[in-house]
Amino acid sequence: MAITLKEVAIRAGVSRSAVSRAFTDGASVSDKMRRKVEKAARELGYSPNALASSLTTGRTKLIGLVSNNFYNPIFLEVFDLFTRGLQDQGLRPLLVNLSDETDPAASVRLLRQYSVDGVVVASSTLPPDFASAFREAGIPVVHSFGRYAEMPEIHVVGVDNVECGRIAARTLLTRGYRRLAFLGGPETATSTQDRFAGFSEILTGDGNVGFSHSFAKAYSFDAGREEMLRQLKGTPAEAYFCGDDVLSIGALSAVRDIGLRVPEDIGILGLNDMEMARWQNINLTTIRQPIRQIVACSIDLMVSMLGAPGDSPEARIFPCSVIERGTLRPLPSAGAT
Amino acid sequence: MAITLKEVAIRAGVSRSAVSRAFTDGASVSDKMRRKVEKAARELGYSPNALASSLTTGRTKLIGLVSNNFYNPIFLEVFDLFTRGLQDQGLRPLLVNLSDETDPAASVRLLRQYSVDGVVVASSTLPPDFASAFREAGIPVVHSFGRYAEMPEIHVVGVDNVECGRIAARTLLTRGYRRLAFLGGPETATSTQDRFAGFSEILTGDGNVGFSHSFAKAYSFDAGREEMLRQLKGTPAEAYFCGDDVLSIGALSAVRDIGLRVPEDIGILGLNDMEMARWQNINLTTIRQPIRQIVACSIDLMVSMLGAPGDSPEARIFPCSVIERGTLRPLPSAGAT
DNA sequence: GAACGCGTTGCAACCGGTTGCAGCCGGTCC
DNA sequence: GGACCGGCTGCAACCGGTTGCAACGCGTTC
Repeated sequence: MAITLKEVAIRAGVSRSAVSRAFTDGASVSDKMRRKVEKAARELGYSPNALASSLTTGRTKLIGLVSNNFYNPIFLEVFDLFTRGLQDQGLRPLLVNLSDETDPAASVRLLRQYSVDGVVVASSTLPPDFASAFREAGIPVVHSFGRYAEMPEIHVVGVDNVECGRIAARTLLTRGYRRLAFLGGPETATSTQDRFAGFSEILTGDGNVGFSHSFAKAYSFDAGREEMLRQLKGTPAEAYFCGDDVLSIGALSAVRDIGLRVPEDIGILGLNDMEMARWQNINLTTIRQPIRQIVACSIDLMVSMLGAPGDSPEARIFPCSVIERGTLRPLPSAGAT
Repeated sequence: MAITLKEVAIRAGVSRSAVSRAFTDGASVSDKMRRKVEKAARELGYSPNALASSLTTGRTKLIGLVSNNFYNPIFLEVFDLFTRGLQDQGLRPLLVNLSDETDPAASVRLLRQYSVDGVVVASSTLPPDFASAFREAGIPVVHSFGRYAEMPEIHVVGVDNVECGRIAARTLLTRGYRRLAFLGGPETATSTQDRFAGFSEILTGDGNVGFSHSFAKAYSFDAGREEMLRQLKGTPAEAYFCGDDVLSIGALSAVRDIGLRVPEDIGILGLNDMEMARWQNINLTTIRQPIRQIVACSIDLMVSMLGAPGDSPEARIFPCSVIERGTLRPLPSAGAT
């Protein structure tokens, strides 16, 4: 069906090597030869078979893009940024959806069969050893949105979730809230654990504040709403730090449904700053993760690993910032006590 | 780095063909041989190179998944469904983001270089000839969310957008709205054109109703909001059929901002029934596209094309239904005139 | 005991490219 | 005129598998 190098060679009246070289830049070919080959190739509609060439060169330009976050709207942006960023580098994302697969070995096997040049694990909920499995298999790997560590085993790009927890706690305190709560995502996710650790670090030992915590079943609207409804049946806290925006929005809807006002009766602080957070009907105060930078940096690291493998793994951590909207009381004015 | 078939053959003390056959089911191999090979393979950690085998077999199990809708939240679900569905069939999605690329030829070339077995174009805004370009290149193709046609050139799966427009018009009429408007997405998208065609088909010639139309710049919150604000400066209609939920939500926020009530002052009808539509803070009445079925059917068609290429293209169209929520007046009770 | 048939195995060519090496060619220098 | 040089080009081997074909071993049949 498709035209091969051999047919181009015949048409141009040259050897197969000549054609091959005409299509690799930097190769030793005269201009005349290159023009001759290109003409024949154009006439036949030839384009080289990337997979065949990968056999000898050892590079496929295929990058495994592995994720299990297909329910979090923020990941639509993540996928957009990754696919475009990789394409700009001449790399092709082979998407792997891990939603119903938890065995790293299976993914490693799959991606090795396709000889991917590298793997990006884009997930805040997969355990760190998932990504490590690729490194052990000798595949360059970057874990985006992964857990921060001083001396990571693999490249990690993301935010320091412990610090996010601290920021959340401080933010709520400076607004004058005193009975606080952490409403996290699934307890098994490292991101949840870390955010909670930072949150409690700040609040523990402060006699003036009390805090509680609970975990929603998933990072979803329904899970957030359900957990908040449960809270409201008891004695709710004055303010909640939710593990994610979509949880926050679920919580928000529960609070309003029951006739309480946000932020007057209950404050809510999200995390991620996904697009919907700024929709006026939602208007969520939240902690922003710099997604663009995280993705761009992940791609940079991947590209540099492809060029020079074996550099020691590092953690690139980006700062988060509070985006002020309508679900927390304003800061008390400067003059007040 | 990776173990090859040859090494396994040496270790097992058999020929390379024997190893190859041990890994293809249906091949003529004795049980004894198969066990011997499998043992050696296990000890070495061998897994066959899918790309190398594709050279001779002509199948890569790679499917190009082409889209340009990386801003519409509904596509997160679409990607989830596609990636899982394809994986379940043993196929691997190679994701192509077309957001800043409009030349079909470039995509065709790219996907041919990677010898994909087939291509799924998942987009409601790409022109039909985009998908046709793949067929012309001899690549099996399915256009999901594409334009309905009696005799399509390629497989099309989706909804009949003209009929959606009719449903929208009838829905608004039965609620008693008389001055109607169509607030579409980009005018160049076939989905926009078709929905508008159906909408006006019903309303044209009815002396009791008037209708106007306008187009937002994109399928986005901001675009919907902006266009609705423009409308509100003039004399707004009583009810708007918006080209998409995310547009509707933008429009909704504009209406509320200006102090008008929905649905009392202005009614809004969306299209898609994306997840956020049912969030209580939004609660959008909308026309639902059966996404799951569309994706499942697309995959079915693809799989059957891979098995038996050359069957004539068909359009598989699924019905849409109105999801009743809070942004349209209720149906007048049966007894009323 | 020879002929036959069948299931299994290995040989070797091939898939579509890449690349080390040797040879060719034209030009330059002595 | 001969030696030398450097840029191009082609040959042939190779990347990691697959597969048509022929050969082999072994049990069955006459």
